[in-house]
Amino acid sequence: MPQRYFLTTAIDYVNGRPHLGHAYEKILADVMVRHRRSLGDDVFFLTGVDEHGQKVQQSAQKAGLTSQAFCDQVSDQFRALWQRLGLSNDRFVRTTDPTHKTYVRDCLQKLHDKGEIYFKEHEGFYSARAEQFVTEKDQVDGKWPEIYGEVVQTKEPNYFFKLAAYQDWLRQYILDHPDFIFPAFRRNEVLAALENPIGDLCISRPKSRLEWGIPLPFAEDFVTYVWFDALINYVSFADPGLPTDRWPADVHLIGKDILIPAHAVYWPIMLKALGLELPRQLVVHGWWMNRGAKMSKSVGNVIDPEPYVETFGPDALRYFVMREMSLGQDADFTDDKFLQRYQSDLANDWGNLVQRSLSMIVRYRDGIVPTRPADILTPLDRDLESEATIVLFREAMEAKQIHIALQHLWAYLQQANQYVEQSAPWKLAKDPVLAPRLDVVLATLAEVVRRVAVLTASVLPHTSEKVYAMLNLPVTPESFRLSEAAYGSRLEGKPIQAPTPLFPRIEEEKKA
RNA sequence: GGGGGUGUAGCUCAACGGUCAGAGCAGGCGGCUCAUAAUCGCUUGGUUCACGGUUCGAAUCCGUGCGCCCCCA
Repeated sequence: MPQRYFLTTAIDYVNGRPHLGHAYEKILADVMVRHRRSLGDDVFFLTGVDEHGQKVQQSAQKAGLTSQAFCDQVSDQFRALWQRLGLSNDRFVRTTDPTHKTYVRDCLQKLHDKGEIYFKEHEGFYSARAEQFVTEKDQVDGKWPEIYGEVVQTKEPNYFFKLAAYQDWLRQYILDHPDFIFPAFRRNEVLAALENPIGDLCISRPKSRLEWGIPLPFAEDFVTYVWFDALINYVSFADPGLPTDRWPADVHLIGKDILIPAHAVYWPIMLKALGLELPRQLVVHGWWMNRGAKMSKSVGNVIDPEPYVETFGPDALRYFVMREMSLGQDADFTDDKFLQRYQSDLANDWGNLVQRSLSMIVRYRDGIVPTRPADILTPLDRDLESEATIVLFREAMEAKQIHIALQHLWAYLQQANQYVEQSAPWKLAKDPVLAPRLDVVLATLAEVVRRVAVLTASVLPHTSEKVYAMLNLPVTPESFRLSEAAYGSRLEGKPIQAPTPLFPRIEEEKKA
């Protein structure tokens, strides 16, 4: 009975080009869902873009485009990069999609009918940059912090969602569900935030000020607050009442910047008020630093993933961000570290193992994988059949310790490279009497290469497909099931292709 | 200002209060020639931020100070 697994990512605001932080989150999501697929689970992977709101409207005006045309353009940039990175998302949601817009309006009407929404004259300060109302409490030294940009005093009536009424319920829910927010220190931050009273949420903007949004069904001269609209993307096609029912999500993958209040306060309360189940877990990741400094548009140190993908290939970027970041923590991105991982881990340890193993099969056995009689195996050969790596890998993946999972795989790679040295096939090849021993070593290596291709497929999908092509094995949805990583004999007696380097050395001048 | 975290080799990080504080990478030496100048073996490198305390025994527990990070204000 396959287990259902529904994972969503944050939907990116289409106000600028995708950067490393966007890419990391989507790669992480892809690795998590590919792993679950490899366990045979019934997976659904949702990602997409957030397209409404004032900033998009302004950017579109600046670019001389209609809001929709601007969204189309930027959304395509995101989608193109995701495709290049090999994301296996089952759906790409756009908040300008008619289905989504209709569903949001239905939700609003439902909440309005239930009395969860009220109308009130509101006088206060509004930040266009943050797209929210702010109060004097948000000031620092009597001034508005930079993050709010220009703040103007406004007086206008708006619609409010009764958030505060659910505060006690929410706190209790989080206390009762220790795994709801991962990692645990983020959960503590949410609980701390709930110590103070939360206000109701202003969910409308008058059309006179902002047109680019979803009109309220019960007040067409207002559009919906962008966060309220955006959060609903997770369920707008997956509602239990729809044929495409997938709700609830098992994982909402988000960055630390949008945990409080959006995902840990607004969203659970919205769901509760709508009578929907809460997602099983919020998984909160950290940020990538550029040489130790926070990436920011104004500083101009935002890392563009494109050149790395261009020079080193999508799998190199996927590997780096998975290997170098401990999920939940921040991590540092530098060219040196990237080069290091590419050269040492990918090219030398893994790429070269494939290259040397398959080359020897071609050279010494005309490209036919020899047979490997069980009765003449040594402990050295047997050690490489071990399931221990699979178990350790799987445990680490389950604990969301992807960097640890990769360390286990690389320990196995090291063992394989040691095996080559200890067996010295090039010496065996010189003496015809030793031919049976050479057969065993080459057959073992072929199978080890295949096993590693299966185990690394979640992180390095393109590479695993290339390895399978070299081994003349077909790639099907079942090829990289974790169960396929067990030692077997399917390659024996079969021809393989002459290898080409998986991760070619990069010339100095080409370094990104 | 309140709360939380953290400080271990050049870098990234491990180490239930219990052998001599470990690993990967980088550095050094040597071997090998199947392989992408790859790989394999050996190896240099630490006042575990500082001071004090608890203990037979502290990187680990407690206190103080310093540094850095995060959340809140």
